[in-house]
Amino acid sequence: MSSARWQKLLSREFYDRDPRRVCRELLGKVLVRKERSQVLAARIVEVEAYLGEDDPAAHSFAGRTLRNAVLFGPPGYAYVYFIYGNHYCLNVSCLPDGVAGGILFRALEPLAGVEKMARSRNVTINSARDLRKLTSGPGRLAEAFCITRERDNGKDLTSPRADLFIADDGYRVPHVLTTARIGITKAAALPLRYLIAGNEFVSGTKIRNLPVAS
DNA sequence: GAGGAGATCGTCT
DNA sequence: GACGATCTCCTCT
Repeated sequence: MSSARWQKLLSREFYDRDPRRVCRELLGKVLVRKERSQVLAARIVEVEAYLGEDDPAAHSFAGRTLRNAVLFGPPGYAYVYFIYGNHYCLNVSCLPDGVAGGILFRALEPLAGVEKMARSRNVTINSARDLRKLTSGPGRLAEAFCITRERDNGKDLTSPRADLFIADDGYRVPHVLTTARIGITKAAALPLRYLIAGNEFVSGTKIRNLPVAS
């Protein structure tokens, strides 16, 4: 598959807004990793909004530290953190420089470079279920895209020179669903998780994917 | 298929 | 020293 269709990058202004708004519009866009001759691409099907210093569940809630500095910086930059001793998670910063806010990537639908993703994840693809395991979950998608803090934290996702970026291929999302965020204990009831309704690559169980009142 | 527990280590207090 | 925006394996139903 040609990578020409993923050349239209999202601008810095796209991210310079409320994370809830950016979340809705980020669904359906394409995360792209370019390596020498290889292109990895996957559609964004599930994200979560973290609102900054007013959101108890956000890393930025306790204020700026060395670790979360990217969240307080300009919009459109990758914030990558390591968690549970095993996993990296990818976020993108939102809102203007000096105001904290970000979006966690929770699940993707693979479009190109599936074999490479499977090698990175150390899995073999024998069924649709195996394919789903590639990128459905924050830790899984980071591993599939070889995303690490050392390599990608602080990277400008709006730069044409970046090897990691987000593109718009014109895909229109049929229906967006909103649910509570996953894996957190503080402010857990807020409907800040956004997903493409009915998409097979969304993470979590059926119960988790039921909409909540907003 | 659902639920529970362990692994494992960076970050913050 | 405690905790965590997770994943996988194992057991039970």
